[in-house]
Amino acid sequence: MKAPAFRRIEPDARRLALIEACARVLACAGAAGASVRAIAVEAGVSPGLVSHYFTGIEALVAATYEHIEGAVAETLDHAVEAAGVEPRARLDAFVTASFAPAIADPQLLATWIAFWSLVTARPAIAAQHDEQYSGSRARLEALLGDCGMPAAEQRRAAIAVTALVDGLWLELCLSPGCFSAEEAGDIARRFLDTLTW
Amino acid sequence: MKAPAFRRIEPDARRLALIEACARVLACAGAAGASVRAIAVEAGVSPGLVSHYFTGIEALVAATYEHIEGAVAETLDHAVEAAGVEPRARLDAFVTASFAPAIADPQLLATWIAFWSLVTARPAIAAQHDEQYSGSRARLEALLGDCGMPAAEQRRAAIAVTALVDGLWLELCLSPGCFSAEEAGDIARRFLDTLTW
DNA sequence: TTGCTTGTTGGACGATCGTACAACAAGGCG
DNA sequence: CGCCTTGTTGTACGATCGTCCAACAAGCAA
Repeated sequence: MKAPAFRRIEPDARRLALIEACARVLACAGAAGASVRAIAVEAGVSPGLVSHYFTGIEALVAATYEHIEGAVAETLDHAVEAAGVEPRARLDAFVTASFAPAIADPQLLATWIAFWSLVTARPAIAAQHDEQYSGSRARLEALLGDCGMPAAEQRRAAIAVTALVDGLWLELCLSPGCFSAEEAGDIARRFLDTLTW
Repeated sequence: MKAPAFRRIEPDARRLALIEACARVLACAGAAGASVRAIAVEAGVSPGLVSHYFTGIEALVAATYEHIEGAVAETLDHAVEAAGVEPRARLDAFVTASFAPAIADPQLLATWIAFWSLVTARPAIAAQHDEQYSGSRARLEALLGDCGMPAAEQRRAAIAVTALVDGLWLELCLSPGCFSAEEAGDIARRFLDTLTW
């Protein structure tokens, strides 16, 4: 009588486990250390399984980015919902939550960097980025529209707010000591004040 | 009578040649393709030379980032000088030049990504980033001060403008089809209008 | 011209990479 | 219980990685 050498689990669950393991490796070891073997060890499976579920490591990184991006979007949505029904409060909650510790996290940045490094060379990855960036802006446009911003101005405003928030988020991750998350939130919310509509 | 197998050149010149070769490889092959051998081929030297001039490939990437960042800063400075003496015109020139084709270039982004991927794991690289980011903000603070902005507000405003410009620059490189350089410039200059002082 | 300094070469080395594949066994089904 | 499907293993493979170092030769000095 011995313990089973491995457990068979549902393909979708295994896929998710590999994605989460990839995210952890990216967070701890960075893009350079995210090898098939390291991810397999982190997931507690053999290296061959990665090839079995993904075309290659690039596909796994892309899937990981998609998953993490979705989780971030969900976290932001929850923050917006928790802010109540007042449109401007919901918008403020969106930018404030963007700098919360769980999101403005240097370890999270590693996943973005690994993904960005593939955008230029891989058309399929570039298309995925376009789509996710577009979806992110669409959610922001909806929040702006709820605040009464005319539809004609929403696109440009969403681009601006996204850029400001992303820029602050990036520097907050890269140089955490330069300014605080509260300061980043203040800057972003103050920018929202200037978007008169 | 035969041609020399190689030429000896001044150490500083060779160092620069390796840095420029590294930049070209990063631009064309991305962070993943920037190997010692690829860079040596691009520079027309043997692989051993890279180790002779740099501690390792990370040090070469860091030196390349420093060099390119300096060149970008110089380009922006020239644009500011060319704008004349009127402070606000100089500030406008700064942000406008930030989205010029030579700077908002996906190939240039590859150098930034390669460098960013080292920031979290390497304290020395993180320190270098802090320093260069700080210098970049200082130049912007000077431009803002020339426009009459009180010193007490300059720091936060420089952080905001830098974040907005960097965020627009990043998305312009990653998704060139989403919005144009002109639009990015418009957004950034409009933001400068809102910084009342 | 000759000798010396040293920038440069180029291959060896071990480690690690991504991929592929034949063998194995877990677990449901008959 | 025993078979069968297939998720999973583990290794072998060739390529490529970064690093190292002894030998070479370019070019200045004498």
